[in-house]
Amino acid sequence: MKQEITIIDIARKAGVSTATVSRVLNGTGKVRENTRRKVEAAVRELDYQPNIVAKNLSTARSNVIGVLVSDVRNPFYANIFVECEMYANEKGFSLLLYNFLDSESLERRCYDMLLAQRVCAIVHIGGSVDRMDNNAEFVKKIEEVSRRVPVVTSAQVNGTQSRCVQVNNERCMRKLMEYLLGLGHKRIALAGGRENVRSTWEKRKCYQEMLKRQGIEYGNYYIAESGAYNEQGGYLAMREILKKDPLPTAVIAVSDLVAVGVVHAIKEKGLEIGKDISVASFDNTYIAEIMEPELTSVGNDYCLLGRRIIDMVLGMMDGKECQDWDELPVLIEERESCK
Amino acid sequence: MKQEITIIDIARKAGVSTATVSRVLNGTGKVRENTRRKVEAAVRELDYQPNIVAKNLSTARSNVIGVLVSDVRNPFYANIFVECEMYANEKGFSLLLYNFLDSESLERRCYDMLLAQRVCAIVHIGGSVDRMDNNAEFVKKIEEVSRRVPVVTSAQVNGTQSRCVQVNNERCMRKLMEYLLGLGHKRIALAGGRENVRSTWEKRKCYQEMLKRQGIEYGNYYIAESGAYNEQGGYLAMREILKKDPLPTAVIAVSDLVAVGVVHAIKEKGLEIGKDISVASFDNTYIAEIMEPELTSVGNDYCLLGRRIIDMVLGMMDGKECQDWDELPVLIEERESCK
DNA sequence: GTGAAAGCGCTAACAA
DNA sequence: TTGTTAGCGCTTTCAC
Repeated sequence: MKQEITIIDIARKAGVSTATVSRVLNGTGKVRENTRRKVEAAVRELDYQPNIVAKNLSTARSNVIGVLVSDVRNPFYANIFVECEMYANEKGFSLLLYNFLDSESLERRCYDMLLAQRVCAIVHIGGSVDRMDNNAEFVKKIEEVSRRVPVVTSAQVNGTQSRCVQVNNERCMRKLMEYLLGLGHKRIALAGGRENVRSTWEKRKCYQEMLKRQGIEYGNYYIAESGAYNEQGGYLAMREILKKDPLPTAVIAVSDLVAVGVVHAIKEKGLEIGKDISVASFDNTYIAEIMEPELTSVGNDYCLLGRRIIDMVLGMMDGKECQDWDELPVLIEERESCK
Repeated sequence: MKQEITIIDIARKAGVSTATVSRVLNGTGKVRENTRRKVEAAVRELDYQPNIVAKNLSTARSNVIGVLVSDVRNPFYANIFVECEMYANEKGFSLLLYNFLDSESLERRCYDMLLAQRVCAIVHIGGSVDRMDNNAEFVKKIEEVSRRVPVVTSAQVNGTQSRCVQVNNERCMRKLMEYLLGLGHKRIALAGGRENVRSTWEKRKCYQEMLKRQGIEYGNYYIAESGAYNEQGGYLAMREILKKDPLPTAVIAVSDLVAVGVVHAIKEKGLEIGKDISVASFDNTYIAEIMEPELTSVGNDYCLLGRRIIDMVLGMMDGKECQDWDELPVLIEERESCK
């Protein structure tokens, strides 16, 4: 390609030293107004683009944050990513995204790629961090990595330097249950997820506590797991629930995607959503809006979540003592699927 | 944080020079088997991670490809991104993702960020490149950028060094029309999109040609634009179409997301999808699968598309003369929404 | 086959 | 206020 314009060209053109150019460019140190103008003129004339790579090497910093999610095709992760990105860009950082697609080995390799890339921090959402039984190898990896660079996750990984910004599943579930109980529902089912996934486990725990407090006692009768967190999983889980007698009057799906399958199963049986059975779910992504009927869903303020994550990253980079965070507001969007 | 381990530490430990370590690490030049082993041992013992940033600076290359899309929350873009990512990672490259969210100014700023980041190439899907009336300023930007670094887009941008890997909208539309005509439909509507968007324009053109060739002559009677490429846009467009008399027996939506709104409008009117009116759409994302009824949709082999894009990028980086590409296979998934 | 040393573009002491 | 210079970690001639 073409010869790159460097700080040296600017210095020459402006008749100053490279140090001065650097000062002007970064606004560090004192520079006489006149000199500054000369430099700025040269920058404009030569259409100079600073080389961030060289800058990063020189300062032993980086302005690239690595982001690890299981799959951006899932709107939940896409929401988080986009919000993080907008805020990070605003702060002068860029995001290097990796999808590990449910592969634990890929997940670990991603860490190596990010380290080699010398990212200034790592954000890791979902996957292994959300597993109850954090496997030892994974924790060891995070432990090592988090000593070298700030790591922010979506759930606590004990015994490491990482910090988390957590979606409060318990409060989400409470909100959902209060809503459904308030509507008069007595038999509420819980569909989807796996118990070894922390978020699912938390939802389930809260669900059971809420029922107990209401004096409702059918234990796990209306709980159905699903292997996968997708439509198929929701469909199969709901089929199990539809075998129960009496049928529940409402069902909570652990995510919007799972709810899609739940809805299919219900309609297939000839029952009407919102009339025979109410359906509510987690995440409040656009999936909930495009379903028919539209789904009541409880989710996060993704914009705020993104900001919290990036603020945490920035704080840790500055060496601040950061506390785990799980005080995000919970939003419930009441739609037609619940009566 | 902690002191980084560098190539110097390895050299010292192995009792060789840094040059030799570099040779071993990169497999360049000849190194005696014995020396190689010593170096490799040192690398392992010190758990050395090469600093790609330094390497890139030194070689004046980069292994980061910048990717610009309008919004990864749209499953169409997410599909492309993930496939590009997997293939690029395989080839030793990472992707820096930016969403410009329909903002032309942000789109241009993204280019500057990517250039500053010294990405080795830029992939730009949608947005301005897909506009018929490429505004001059934008073309100038691409023209400048494409002289410095390979740029691969989703549509031709004339007068620049950029190359494109194009989804062949015409063939997609033809496939869809052949399918619907084969089913016996005579009045086929086209919903959504804007005419100044190239992909939409191409779809429309092919649609009209196909009708003409069939001797069907109702001009643009059954075409309805939608401002936005989302559910709302589809809904409004379909409302227009539902005012026509006689009603069409089938309607093609310009994307799955638009189809969601189309379906809503039809159901709202009390008509049945696949019986009163058939619905088909473009993209074949998972949205088409989760709709009820499931949508017939024509789309790409995203895996192949991703590979083509990255292969093109790699080719251009090697200085090869690359030709624009639009020979991707077109896949139609026939589902319940068409009868 | 291996090492010494120059350099990639930038920053940051330290001097002047 | 400005310039000189020594790195940052790595690659790559050019000698040996």
